[in-house]
Amino acid sequence: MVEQPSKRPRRGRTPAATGRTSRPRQAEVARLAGVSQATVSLVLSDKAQGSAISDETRQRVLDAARSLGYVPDPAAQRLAAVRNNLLGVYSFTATFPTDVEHSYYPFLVGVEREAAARGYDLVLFTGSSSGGAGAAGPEALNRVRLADGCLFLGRHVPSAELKRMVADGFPVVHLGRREELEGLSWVGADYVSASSEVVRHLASLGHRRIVLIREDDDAPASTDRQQGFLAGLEAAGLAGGPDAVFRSADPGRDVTPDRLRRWIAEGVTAFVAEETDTGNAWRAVHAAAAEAGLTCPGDLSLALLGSPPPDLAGAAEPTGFDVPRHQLGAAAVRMLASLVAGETADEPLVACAFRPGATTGSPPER
Amino acid sequence: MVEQPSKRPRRGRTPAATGRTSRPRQAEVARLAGVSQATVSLVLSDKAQGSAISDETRQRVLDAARSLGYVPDPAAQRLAAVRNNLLGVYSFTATFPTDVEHSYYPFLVGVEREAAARGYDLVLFTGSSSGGAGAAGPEALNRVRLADGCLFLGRHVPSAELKRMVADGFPVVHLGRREELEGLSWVGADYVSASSEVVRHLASLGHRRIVLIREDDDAPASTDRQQGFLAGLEAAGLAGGPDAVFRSADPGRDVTPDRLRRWIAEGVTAFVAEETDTGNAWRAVHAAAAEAGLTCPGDLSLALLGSPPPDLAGAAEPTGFDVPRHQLGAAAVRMLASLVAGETADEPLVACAFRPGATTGSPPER
DNA sequence: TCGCTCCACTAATACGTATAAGTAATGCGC
DNA sequence: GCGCATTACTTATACGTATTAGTGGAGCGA
Repeated sequence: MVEQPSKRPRRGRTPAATGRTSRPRQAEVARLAGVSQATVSLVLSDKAQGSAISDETRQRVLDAARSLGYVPDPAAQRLAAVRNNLLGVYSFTATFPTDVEHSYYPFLVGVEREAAARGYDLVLFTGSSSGGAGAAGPEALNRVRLADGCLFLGRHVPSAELKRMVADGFPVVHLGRREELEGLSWVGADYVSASSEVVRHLASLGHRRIVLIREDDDAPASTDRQQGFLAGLEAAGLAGGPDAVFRSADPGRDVTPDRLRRWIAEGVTAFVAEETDTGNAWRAVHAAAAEAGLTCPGDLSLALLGSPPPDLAGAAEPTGFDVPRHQLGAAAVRMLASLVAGETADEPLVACAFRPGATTGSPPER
Repeated sequence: MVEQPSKRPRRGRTPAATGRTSRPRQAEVARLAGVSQATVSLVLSDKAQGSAISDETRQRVLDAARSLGYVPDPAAQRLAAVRNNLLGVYSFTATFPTDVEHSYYPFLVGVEREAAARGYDLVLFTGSSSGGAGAAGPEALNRVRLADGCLFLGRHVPSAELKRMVADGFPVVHLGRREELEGLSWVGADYVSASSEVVRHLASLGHRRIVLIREDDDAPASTDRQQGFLAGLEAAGLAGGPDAVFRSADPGRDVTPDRLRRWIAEGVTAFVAEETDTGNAWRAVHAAAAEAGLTCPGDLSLALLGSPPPDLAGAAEPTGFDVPRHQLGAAAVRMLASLVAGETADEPLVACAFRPGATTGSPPER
């Protein structure tokens, strides 16, 4: 057989590109093994599906591939197969998570672990890059199509773009409840049940009047907690109503020791704070109680719908629940993998674990 | 013209894939605009290069593209053109930088800013994923080929793989000096000059005996500083030799107040600590001086070859230099962009800025 | 020995884009 | 009115892999 003319100095435009040896492709492996490129693909993709490849040939191909150091081109794989075993993770914070490190990182741990377990590699995209040529517009988001599917983190994910990807059939999973977007898959923590359970716990300790302290934010995570809180009150036969929820844009300013004493005078014996990025609600009740000279499990009970902010991590463990961030990340990957495989998504809610903690007890005798 | 049979329900293997509308490609845009696919590509890639496309046609194509919401497929772009305006960033720490957050993040800020300015988007790869199917081997690194080129961060970058990519002509830049690998491009801080300058400063203040405290690590960043330190001594006509460098695996244990007093008794008036991930060298001298009851600019001078660790950021500003991390990140991107464009790399060293600080002064009178 | 099924492959084609090469149509000098 | 650019495109092909649809035997029953 005559040596093929190897007609491919086409890329030889730029000086550097000229010399590109370029690594071997399947065609080279095939030549070395004396088979066709298709056979190489079949052997390497290891589709046991009616393989119909003799062991001897298979071995020859594998040896050839190894000796040439063949590695597949992920771009070509994606193009040809719509699959390259890469999962994208899109975070809308600039570059790497830093401020939000404490809230995002645990998710990513779960994401990575589960992805690895399922044989996927991760590719991370970031949402900034606004200013460049390829940036800003729809194109910025578009690069996630390099992967088989993509996970989205963060609150500021543009609906329009997501909708578009969903419509295109590109597998997408949002980490966090996101129901307003028809057809979008998501996984989230079951804040409703968990919050409700915290209230049940308080009620079982004998508390009759409980107040929820929350920030002025309408994120699903906040409204879910409030809903669960109110449901818990109702289930325990306690009074709900507007008085049961204290909403403030700046709890640190509004939840004063005075305000606390007033509540207590009104018969409130337990306070429940939501967890947010800032941890302000919890910090505020915590500080107000200390400042008012009230001891925690004795004079009043406190519960936290989530985990304390880092600066309060050293204090007594709050009664409440733990958001299973690792599991959430893992669940998101599982769901994404299902979508990529063409299966339908399953249960999106992950349960939070109740944390007894040390900040609740029976209400004081009056 | 008869409607093309649209022969592409090939992907319809998996249930989900069956319904993939898939977004429009250039072919669709072309049909709508009444031109060929090639024309669409020419218009959209906007190669002013002898474009030879009438304004009217151009506009028709652009309108068609917009109305269909066309966005290019990055995988296809890379495959066809070896360019997709994506730059990869490979970090060898698991998922997102966390421990190393303080040392890596500033680099990334510069990287991202410069990339955006040059019209590149970033794709981030992480080095873990060990355990999955597509992981571990050469293939894990291989996915960076989705991008036009890749930046590598971290000390544990496998040489073999890097060598391979360099040999293949894949544009690669290592962030940090890396000379042992022939042909590998890198950018790094000029620790040698900067360290030398710190010594010159001390010498000009009158110090005659200066000791460098360093950790037991042979990273280029460490050896560079030592080299600059020694060069600085020599330039100032001061004694170098083994006594001038104190090397310890655990400075916190070995640099005691006693040891410090001994040095001073021997005539040493200034100490220079290297900066490392841990900041241990600086923390050790700092603590030892305080414990020995020595006041800093008065009884002895201290200098730091870099920035203090976060926990000491509040103390008096150390004399020394600032590693221009943003600029390093930006320089790395510039170099990578050059390589991608087929140009040759330019100056890899970035100067560090001398920081006068408040921890050095004239040596005490004896 | 014909027809049939397996077996072990190969040929052909598709994925979506970029680009070199080619081709009408027009303009222009002479 | 001919050659020759130039303009404005189109055609054809390549990128590297996956996959479907063959294809040429071998084996086997009748």
